[in-house]
Amino acid sequence: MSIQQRRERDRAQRHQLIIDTARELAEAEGWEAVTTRRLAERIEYSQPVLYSHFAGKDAIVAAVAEQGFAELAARLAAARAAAGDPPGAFAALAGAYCAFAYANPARYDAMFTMASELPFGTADSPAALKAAFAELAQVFGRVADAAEAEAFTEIAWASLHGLVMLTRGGRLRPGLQEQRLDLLVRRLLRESPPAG
Amino acid sequence: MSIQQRRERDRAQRHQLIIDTARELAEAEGWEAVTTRRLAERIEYSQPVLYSHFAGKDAIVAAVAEQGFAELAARLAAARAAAGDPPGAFAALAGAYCAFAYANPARYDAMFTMASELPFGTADSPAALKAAFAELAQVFGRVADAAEAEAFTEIAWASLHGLVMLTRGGRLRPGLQEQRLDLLVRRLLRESPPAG
DNA sequence: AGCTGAATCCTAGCACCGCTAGACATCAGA
DNA sequence: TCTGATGTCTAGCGGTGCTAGGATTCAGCT
Repeated sequence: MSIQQRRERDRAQRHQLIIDTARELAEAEGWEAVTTRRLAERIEYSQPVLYSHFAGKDAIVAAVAEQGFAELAARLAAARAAAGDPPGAFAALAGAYCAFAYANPARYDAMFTMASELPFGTADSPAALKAAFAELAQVFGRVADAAEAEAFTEIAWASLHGLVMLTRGGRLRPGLQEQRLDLLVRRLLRESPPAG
Repeated sequence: MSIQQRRERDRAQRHQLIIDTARELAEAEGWEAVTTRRLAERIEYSQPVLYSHFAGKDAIVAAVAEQGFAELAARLAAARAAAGDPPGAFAALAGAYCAFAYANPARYDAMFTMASELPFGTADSPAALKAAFAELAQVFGRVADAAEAEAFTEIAWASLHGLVMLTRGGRLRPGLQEQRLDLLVRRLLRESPPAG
């Protein structure tokens, strides 16, 4: 019995090791460097071991994405806890969202660009996805009319996502991220520009 | 001399044929179906012919992207010509932008997701890129203060891009694209919700 | 018309990819 | 100590982007 438990524990550890190694390799050298051969070499096992844990490479990317959503949810929750009134919380979450995306580009790509078949908004969505979206909705819905709360959450999220993607793609003028984020937040909140 | 001209003309035609075939194949079966072998088969030449026209597959994708920007610029110009006052033109361009993205997803992916090394905002950017961005800036800059015109153009563009990407990725509730786009436009224009 | 040099094209193959069948080694339990 | 099951690895499949080198075609000259 204890032997069985030890085996399952070791297996779970190796499972997580694969996910962590894939994420680290992607973050260091980009996802194109994450091949099953290099990944197997890094974890010091052969390729078939990967397939005893995951159905394929896509499943490994999906696992990285799912844990990325969990991490994002945690960052958003922390930002919410530290924020004040609804507009301030909205700005804080927007900043935390962008900070996460810029700090973990490979993870963010796994979440949004690569894992396109992760079920979203359905009953069988991973809990981490629901948690991250719930964090956004909880704060974003508070700065919109109730009838528009869901739609506003979606467009605010989409705007942040687009800002992240175009910025990272070198499509926007460099060095002005903060100004753009500030302007976007003010427009979404329908605030007038600050005096002066 | 005339023979030389005919050869150059044939070569230019084949160059364009490669780009069109790649785009059509991607639009029909996705970019993962666009392999150099299938592409060569479609144009009825062998693979090395592709490399006599382009440095590699990435260059073919970049060519599709560049012509996509030219097409987008044309659509935006048409929308601008048909629009009225600045706010109306802003809404019209936003609609035209999304319509283009939804109608040509593979081309849009080539422009924004795959061709990440297309030079943007620099002197050696392809003319089509400058033209498309200029179309956006011309209309978007008119609904913002002069000091904010460039930043506003960027965040509006980014918001549209994010809306397109999340919608296409199945991340947002289906069937409500128009409501979301309308809400986004109103927020960016700092308009109040319509009465009733 | 027939030859020649150059331009063009294709065949075959490289290293790499994701993935897997089947041989091999290891280890818990009788 | 033996045995069966579990776990792992070696080797290989079909596919990818890309390219070297031989074969072919063709324009221009005698």
